[in-house]
Amino acid sequence: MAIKDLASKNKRIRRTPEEARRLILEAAETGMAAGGPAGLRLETVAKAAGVSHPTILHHFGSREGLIQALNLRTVEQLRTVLIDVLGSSPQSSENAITPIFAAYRNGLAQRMVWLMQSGSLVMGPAGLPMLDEMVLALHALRERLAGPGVQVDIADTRAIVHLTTFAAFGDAILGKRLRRAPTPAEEIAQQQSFENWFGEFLNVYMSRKG
Amino acid sequence: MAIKDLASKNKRIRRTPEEARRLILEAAETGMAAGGPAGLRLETVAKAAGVSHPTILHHFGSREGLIQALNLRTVEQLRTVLIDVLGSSPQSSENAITPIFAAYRNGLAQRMVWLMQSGSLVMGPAGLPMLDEMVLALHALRERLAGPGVQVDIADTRAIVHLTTFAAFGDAILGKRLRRAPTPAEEIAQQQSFENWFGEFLNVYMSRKG
DNA sequence: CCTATTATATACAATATTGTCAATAATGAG
DNA sequence: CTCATTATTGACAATATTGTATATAATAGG
Repeated sequence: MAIKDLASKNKRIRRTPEEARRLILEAAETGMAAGGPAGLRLETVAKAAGVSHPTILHHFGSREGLIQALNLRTVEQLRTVLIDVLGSSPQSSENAITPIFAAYRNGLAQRMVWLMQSGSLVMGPAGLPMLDEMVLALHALRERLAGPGVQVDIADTRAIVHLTTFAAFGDAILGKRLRRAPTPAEEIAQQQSFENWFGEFLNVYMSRKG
Repeated sequence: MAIKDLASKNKRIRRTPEEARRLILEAAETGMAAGGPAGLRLETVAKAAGVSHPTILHHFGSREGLIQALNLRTVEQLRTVLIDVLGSSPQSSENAITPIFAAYRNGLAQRMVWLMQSGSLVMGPAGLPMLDEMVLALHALRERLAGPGVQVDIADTRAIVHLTTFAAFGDAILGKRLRRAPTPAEEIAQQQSFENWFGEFLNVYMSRKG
């Protein structure tokens, strides 16, 4: 105990509340990989964040409060990603696909699963309305490309957005198991191959449907 | 306690091991809806199955054993569904879609998520090879439809199967949140609408690609 | 510098959860 | 019927987990 006294001689690090919350949320996000929200343990998260578990309770009130904060974070991330994709380069539908797949693969899909599993405490019955913006933006693009006087069905556009979401989401969750690539390099190659194929797929469809 | 003695006077029901396992697995499957594998509690499952929790441990060895048995069941269900779809009516790719969507929506997608969350203890690194059969079957169909001498790319067929899987899977997990239908009837209508759209989508693509 | 605020940590309480053990009762075989 | 087998269970043990209480130290404002 003498050693401990000398080594960690009461050196508390006092963070700002925002910083502490951020640290804890990030630790929870990565650490929740095994088990989802039901598998989240305060002690585990605390250790990963470098704090004690009562500190988590101090900042989030309860375990449930932490999970709700995580869900809010996920919804925000989804919104940010989508807005980012829309704002970057909506020249064609094809080159918008790669960043979408990348974002979902980068943990977003996994977090969306957790969000669904936690019950709709955050979103309420409202669902995921941020996709609506995407539908409207793509629809405007399609009408522009179709030229004046040509009618484009918005239900069709909505279906395309939904399918793209399902493709990116499903690929992120199931893709690796379906592909069974022998090497990481091969896995990446097959990922890109599927993305490109899907982009072409969309183009084939849209060029025929307008 | 006199009441209890009269009411439940030592009336144990002794099931066959198979029946007991089946009861427990079914209870676990439905009861796991909230939380996934990490949220599975022996006491909860036992109560739903109408047994005491040591009975579960007797039949499955441990909580982990129960989860593995559940995963095995999921893999079997997936295989059964796919074989069923293949064997029923592979006249065109379009009319095979409805039963696939129905199966995934019927809890299979949710169980696949749990399967992924439990780590690949059951499948090993092998992934989900049962989809390969589907690829081969659809490929044979496409070659038949394309007529003699026409080359059909099997990578293309594989991508179609993957996309269909992602569509059915994603729709089962996210569909309701994306649609936000006001009534259950409307929800079903929108489900079918999307399925039909996707079937047409596939046809538009395949009729151009062969 | 002095003080109020509060983020942090240790110790503890209360409960939940998995797993063990021994007793018991249902069933089938002889 | 008798008996061995074993599915079942209540009681218990051991640990895990969330949440509370209290003390303390870091920081900001005077």
